[in-house]
Amino acid sequence: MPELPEVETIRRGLQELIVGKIIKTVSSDTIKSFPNAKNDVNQFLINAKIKSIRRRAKVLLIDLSTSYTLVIHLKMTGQLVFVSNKSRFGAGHPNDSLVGALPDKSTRVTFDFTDDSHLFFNDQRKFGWVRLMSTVEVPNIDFMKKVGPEPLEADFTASDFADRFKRRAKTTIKAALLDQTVIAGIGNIYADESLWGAKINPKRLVNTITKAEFTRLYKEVRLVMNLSIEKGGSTNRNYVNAEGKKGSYMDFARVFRREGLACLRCGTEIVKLKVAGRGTHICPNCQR
DNA sequence: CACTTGACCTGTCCGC
DNA sequence: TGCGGACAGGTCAAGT
Repeated sequence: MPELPEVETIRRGLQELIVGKIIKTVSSDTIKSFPNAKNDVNQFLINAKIKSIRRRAKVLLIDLSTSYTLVIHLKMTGQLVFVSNKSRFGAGHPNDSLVGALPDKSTRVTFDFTDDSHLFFNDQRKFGWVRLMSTVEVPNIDFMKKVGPEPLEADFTASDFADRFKRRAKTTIKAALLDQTVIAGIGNIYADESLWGAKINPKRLVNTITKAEFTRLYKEVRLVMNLSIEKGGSTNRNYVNAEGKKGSYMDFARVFRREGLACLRCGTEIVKLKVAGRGTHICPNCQR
């Protein structure tokens, strides 16, 4: 899915685009995408005003005036695209757009606002979901209790970072980076990007990583994800922001999807392998 | 408990 | 211009 920088980019877009709007109707094409979208939740949705948009890890939280919250996970191919009352397209159409007229065949849930604008939850692979729950219950769900700290928070230090990995001592560093209970928000792109930056081989076991290496990795995770937020995220395939526009981090990627190209540090050819069941890109010379 | 693997879906790309 | 197989931003429930 969209990883932390992509979800954060969507959050910022929605903050500008839908806060203050009032929901008129909600519809969904499949029960899988919105499991509790039954008539009995309509009373908490219809006529609700959008209060605020939050993010925790890769999850978006849309708080409503009814003291209920829409909890949304985009997984691999989810999109949340706003369409104004003046257009059938995402607000950013046509520049840098991956979406055509909406709704389309991958639209799973549609939110119509009283001013005749819309928010579309599109999801080609149907892994993502929308759930409605009481706002006060959100911190009590399993995911919220288990998820690790936000890596970009100002008070999150290098030693906090290193400490989190003690729970996964005997797995590979790549698997541990992808584990949301260790650190929140890192996915396949930024795991590869930060391991390259820190010059660590993704197959190394956690208990062989030195303090100095953890410090380098901490800095790289923050550098790479902050840069990506600045660039509007990574459009590897489907990702678009709340206006339907692509992100440009892939133009700045140093190793991800660069197999066959020269390492930007040493010129060695970047290779692609499989680690923790995921496609993984490394410089075999820099990352031993 | 800690760790790994397959399943969930649809679409695209690559080799025959 | 077909057809099978591998693969794709992520988690989970099962296995060991």
